[in-house]
Amino acid sequence: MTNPVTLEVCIIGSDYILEDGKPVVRLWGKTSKGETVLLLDRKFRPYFYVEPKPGFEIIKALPEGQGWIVPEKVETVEKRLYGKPKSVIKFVLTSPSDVPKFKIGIERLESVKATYEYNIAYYKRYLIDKGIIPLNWILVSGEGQNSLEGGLVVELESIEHLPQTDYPKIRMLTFDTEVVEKDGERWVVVISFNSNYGFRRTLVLGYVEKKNVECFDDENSLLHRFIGVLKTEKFDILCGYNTDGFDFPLIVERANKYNIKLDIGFEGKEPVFVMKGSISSFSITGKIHIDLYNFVENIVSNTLATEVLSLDRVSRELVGEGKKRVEWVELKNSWERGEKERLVEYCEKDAELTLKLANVLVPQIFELSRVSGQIPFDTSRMSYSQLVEWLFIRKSYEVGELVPNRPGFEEIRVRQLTQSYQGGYVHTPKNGLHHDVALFDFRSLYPSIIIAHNISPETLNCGCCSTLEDRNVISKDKNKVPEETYYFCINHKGFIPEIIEGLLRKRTEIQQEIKTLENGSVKYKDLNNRQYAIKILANASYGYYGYPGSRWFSTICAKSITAWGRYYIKKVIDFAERDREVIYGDTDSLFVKMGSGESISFIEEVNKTLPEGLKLELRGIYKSCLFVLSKKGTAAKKRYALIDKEGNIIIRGFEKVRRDWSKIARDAQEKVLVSILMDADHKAAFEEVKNLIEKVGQGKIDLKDLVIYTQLTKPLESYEQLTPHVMAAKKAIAKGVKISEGSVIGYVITRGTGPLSERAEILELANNYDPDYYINNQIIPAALRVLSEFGYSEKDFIGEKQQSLAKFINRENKKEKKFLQLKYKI
DNA sequence: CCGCTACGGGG
DNA sequence: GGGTACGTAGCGG
Repeated sequence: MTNPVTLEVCIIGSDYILEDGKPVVRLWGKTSKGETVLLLDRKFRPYFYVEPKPGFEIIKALPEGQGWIVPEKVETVEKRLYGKPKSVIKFVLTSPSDVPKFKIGIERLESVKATYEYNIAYYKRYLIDKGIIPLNWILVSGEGQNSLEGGLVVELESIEHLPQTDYPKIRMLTFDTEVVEKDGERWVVVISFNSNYGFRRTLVLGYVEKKNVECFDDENSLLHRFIGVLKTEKFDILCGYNTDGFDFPLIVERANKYNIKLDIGFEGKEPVFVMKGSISSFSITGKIHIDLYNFVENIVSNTLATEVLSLDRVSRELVGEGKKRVEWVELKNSWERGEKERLVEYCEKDAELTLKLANVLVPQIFELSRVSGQIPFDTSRMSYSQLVEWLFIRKSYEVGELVPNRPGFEEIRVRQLTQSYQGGYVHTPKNGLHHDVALFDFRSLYPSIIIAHNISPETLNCGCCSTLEDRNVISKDKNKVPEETYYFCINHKGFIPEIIEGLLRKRTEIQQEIKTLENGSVKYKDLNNRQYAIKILANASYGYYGYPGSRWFSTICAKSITAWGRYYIKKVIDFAERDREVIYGDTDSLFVKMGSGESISFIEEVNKTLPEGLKLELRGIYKSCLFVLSKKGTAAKKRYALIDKEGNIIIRGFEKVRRDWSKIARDAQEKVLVSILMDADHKAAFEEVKNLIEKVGQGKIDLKDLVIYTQLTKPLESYEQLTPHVMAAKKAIAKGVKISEGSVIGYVITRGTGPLSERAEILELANNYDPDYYINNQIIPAALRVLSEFGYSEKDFIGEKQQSLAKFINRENKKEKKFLQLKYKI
């Protein structure tokens, strides 16, 4: 039974299926009441363009009888490429998979010069051509009917775009998985769910009495229940942290072991891993699976103070709350002792934190979906360059431009090898510690330059301005790139400046509206996310010119932008240096020694000297800041730490703290930074490290603070290099410990005279540690990353005697290597 | 100094 | 629609 229906729908997802060889576009949407709707469109067909060689007639179809494809329609259309008119032939085909086949076939014809837009995914093509923007509202009419799964299914007849910008009610489910290694296998032992609609549940392998906890005797039934929850819960979005990379691959592996069907998609469809760039993404039909880690890594990390992108650190920064500080070894031990509550609690906390993080990040993903025009599943996994690319592709369709092709592998290589141009200007930092420093930066420097100087591939050295040159040299000079001979058109606005200008204009409008709203209200947050999404895309478009994989690649555009950028920042630095000390400057920002009182008038004076659209802004006033020069000396690396008047510390550019450093070394480095910034005294920091070294020397350190974690990435036998973690694993196995492929080995370097690998023991088998190794190879290098700035070196930490001893041992180690090679290889 | 191997997130 | 991630560092040889 079908009925004519008309309803308002917000689109949140899209895909297609084949029915009798013909594609059916599916749009997954929500109504304003929060109901789920599935819209079907059977009328849309895939297509691509062919440009014939001049004077050649293109055949209308490929020869039959060779298994080739007959198009549904062939027509000549007038498009433009980089602004220049171009006649192309549009081939409309039946199935999306016909496009690549037909393209390869027709490219073999002598009459074909080029092909275009052959690799735009069918469902994306549909959204672009219909002007449908995810998370925006449309008024749809068609024939509706209720599906077996409860939602309304509508055969689309017409679409109208609606202006409202609010969100529908989205039911968000988050989960987290805990795994324990036993008998060389990884077992799923706890799974916890949380949601924004009241559902909370934790599944445990074993018995735990607690609210919302369900207990299972075996992993098989736990996994069955996990699938049951995903099938019965009516959620729209499923969120996790590193679920593409960890939870789902693991759950699939375990489900396969028990032959459990993961029929959690629409109509029982099993999920698949699809490649999105370099990300293998877990895709569930009819649902949006978002892995927040992908989004954090690709997009959010840029603006975070933390260098470590763990759920703990990221949520500390974004939601003001982190995990309970606990060592994994302890959790594992209590689990094995049968005290299951601790791991359950830990897992529940993770699912809860993931939800809190999702509440902050999913609206940002939604807004980026609106700007890029891509569905949230894809948007959440895109890099900056991909977001920009889709924005440009959408705009191309709107203005009748052909989308330039992706470069091939060879072309990318050539671009990588040949492209080299000067980047932003770096004003060499005055290293060391400084007090009372103001940080200024340009508001959207590169986007503003693109607009102000009309930088676009088709406006470069345009014909219209070169004829103008003869009559009006000054006009041309006005838009000549500093220190270059290029210039950009001043008569016609370029394709890309046009897009960026639209973005910045929209952003300014939103910011005006935000000013009228109450700080922290729902509307305020939404608009703030919107202006932020716009800013992200505007800022990323410069990089897209210089990205070797870009469809709109232009080294000249990229280097013209940086040339103007250097010109303006130098101008500001010169201005500041007339009567002040500039401590550091990089691309679009500068640190100047001054108090908060002076900063306002400084900005006013500077901005008077800048052209329209370019503005310097005050970012903050800092009590102290620490600059560290890189070892390489001349190249001033962007490594610094700041502390503001409230005592908040921002650390930038120091190496990511990795698990292949022991906890004691990681802690030492952080302590040094904090100590210097807080007390403004490097001596205190130095003494602290010295005390720590003494403690290590006395053997007073708990072994678990000394563990270094390294993963086995292949079968043990196939390692040619006998690295410490490989050796530790081999020895452990020889003693009967089960270690599976892919597991992370936590080892300690124990006392002795042989090489490291000889003395590495897994934590469980280690009963002492080598103080010299931890002092010389862990704590000192970590601390010196900072302290070398203040003139400290290795000598300051250890006496001459110990140094020579260390050197002696090192020599001895080298002698023993050959012996060891023989011993273990054969 | 080069080449191999690993890091990231998750547990 | 699909390709190779990527940029950096420690340590062995």
